[in-house]
Amino acid sequence: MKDVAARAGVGLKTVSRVVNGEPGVTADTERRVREAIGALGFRRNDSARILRKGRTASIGLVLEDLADPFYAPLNRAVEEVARDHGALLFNGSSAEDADRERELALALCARRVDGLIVIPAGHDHRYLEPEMAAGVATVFVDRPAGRIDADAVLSDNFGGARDGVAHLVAHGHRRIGFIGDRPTVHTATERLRGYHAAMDAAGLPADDSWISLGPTAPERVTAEAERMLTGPRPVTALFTGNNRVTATVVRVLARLPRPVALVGFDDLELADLLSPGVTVVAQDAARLGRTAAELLFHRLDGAGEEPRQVVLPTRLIVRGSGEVGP
Amino acid sequence: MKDVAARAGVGLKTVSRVVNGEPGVTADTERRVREAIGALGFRRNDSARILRKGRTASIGLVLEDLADPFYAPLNRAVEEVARDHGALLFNGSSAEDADRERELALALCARRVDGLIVIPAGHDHRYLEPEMAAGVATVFVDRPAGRIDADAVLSDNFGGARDGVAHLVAHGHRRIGFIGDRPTVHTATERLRGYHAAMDAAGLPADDSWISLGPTAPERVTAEAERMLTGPRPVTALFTGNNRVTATVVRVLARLPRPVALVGFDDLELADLLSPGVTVVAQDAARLGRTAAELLFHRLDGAGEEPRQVVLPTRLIVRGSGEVGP
DNA sequence: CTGAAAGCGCTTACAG
DNA sequence: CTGAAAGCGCTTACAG
Repeated sequence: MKDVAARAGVGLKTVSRVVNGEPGVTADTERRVREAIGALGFRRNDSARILRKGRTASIGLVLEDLADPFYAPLNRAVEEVARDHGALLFNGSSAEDADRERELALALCARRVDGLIVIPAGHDHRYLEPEMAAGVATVFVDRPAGRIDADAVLSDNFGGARDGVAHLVAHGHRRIGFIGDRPTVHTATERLRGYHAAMDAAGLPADDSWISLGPTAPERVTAEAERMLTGPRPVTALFTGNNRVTATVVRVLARLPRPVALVGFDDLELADLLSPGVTVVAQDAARLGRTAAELLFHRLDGAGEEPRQVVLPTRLIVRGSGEVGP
Repeated sequence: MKDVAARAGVGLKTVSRVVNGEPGVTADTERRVREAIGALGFRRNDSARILRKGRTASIGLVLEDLADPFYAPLNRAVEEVARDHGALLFNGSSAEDADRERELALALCARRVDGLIVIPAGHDHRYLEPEMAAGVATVFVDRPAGRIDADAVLSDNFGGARDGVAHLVAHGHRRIGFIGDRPTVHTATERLRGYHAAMDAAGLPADDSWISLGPTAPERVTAEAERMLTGPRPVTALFTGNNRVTATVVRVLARLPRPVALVGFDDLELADLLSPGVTVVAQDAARLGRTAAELLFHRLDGAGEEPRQVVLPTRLIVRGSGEVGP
């Protein structure tokens, strides 16, 4: 910028005016500055600008896995809102590891992102308190923050699971299995709560052997599904706790001679084309992302109200697999 | 930092040493500095650090659509490599719009990202020449750069499509349709070239009415598939140019009384569970991302060789739909 | 082992 | 309409 000013024979401030389109520069001066910018290949350094201005016009998104198709629409929705507000988006995966989540979130704070959207992997977010106190707007999404009071945007995991299981009950099932993610994952336990609520409401017992929470690795899920489907009192229907579990269970059921009822949490691509089509409780991932990002920018605009918890509805999509009788 | 130094009764440089873990500080001094950092809630400002040091330890990824499941594993692979190199990742979608691509890429350059990975939407990347000359390492992925000489990592679109169509020919088909993305998309025309190569190699004519390039909106793809499958000389097999087209055509074929052969470019989740399973030419999206990111950091480490074009192989996955006879 | 001075490349607040 | 000075929060290069 100093070189541009020298070449154009003007002061630094005049170059700054031209670069930022500020008024108060004659056409002739502006032309000389632009010529110098072109000749010297000048490009404004936003790092310096940021240092002086305070706000970085960037936000960070920490999610579980950038490669998980469930989070892709959420990611895009956050980006669109950020773009509407002139902000750039950093993002990264926690890989479901609390230490990695913290490391990433703090690295983003050190870059002085204006705000942070976090899909938590850990259960203790007190490490973010100094950052939040220093003004980093923070919104949690998909799962609530642990041990701090903060904004959160969630799906109605309890209600969605309850409705899905009630749907199976309505189709005559009395022995229904539940296979979900590890019990440390908030959504897994909420959905299990929904399962119990539906069984209780129907006056049905929920045998311990019908419930399995754990890693979503295909080997474990396959073994558990096969176990529940055999033995003296096999289940006649399964409720699966997320998209990865559902995909694996669909594969197990495809190998069986008789159809077994299935309702899954989360929608899947092509689920309508299987026979039978897979009945699911769908979340609106894009809406989760959009809502969280809008709340974040609302805070950035100075809204100092109490932390808010927003719960978005789920939707039961009937396609056939959930309507198979016992 | 000034406040920390004052409170600890030391100089600025000593605070800097403690914060960065540099040697040459007595245990007692370090303790006093740490106490002051804690009491004042000091957090190092990386914007200032970056301004002084030159490198920002961040890279940018411009892709077509963060929500497209095809790009999700690519995104994650880039992130992992960046993380291994201690860099943070910015990303954003061009939404297949050349202006938006340029706007985003230049915004990232203004933030002084060390490098840029671009899935191009436009066909003229001369706008990046000043940035590249100024030292921003740039690698294109999935499609080559337009009108500039630059590193690129691509799938073997030509060879993959040729093999897929040859597979249909080997199963007895003589009238094969091709439905792909718009002719402005590099991968679409390369795959069409592969189609022609396979037809020519088999001595088969390729009727113009069997070929359709255009938007991948379901309405258009459905209409084109139905048109090719009816009339006096209907095709007996279809080759689809990408994941979105394949998903739509699978829906069309599911409604037909007789099975029609299909091979698609790009793999789909659950494709193995449809009946018949969908035979595809699969790309390794994660490997595309990993290779591009590794090439980028190789350049950042000072490799000044000529721009390089890397072509990764595709893989034919046989599942049933491509083995249906005419 | 420790620190004062200069500077990274901008913008702010002011004066003319 | 234009510009000189100060400063954002760090690190670099030196000196002691």
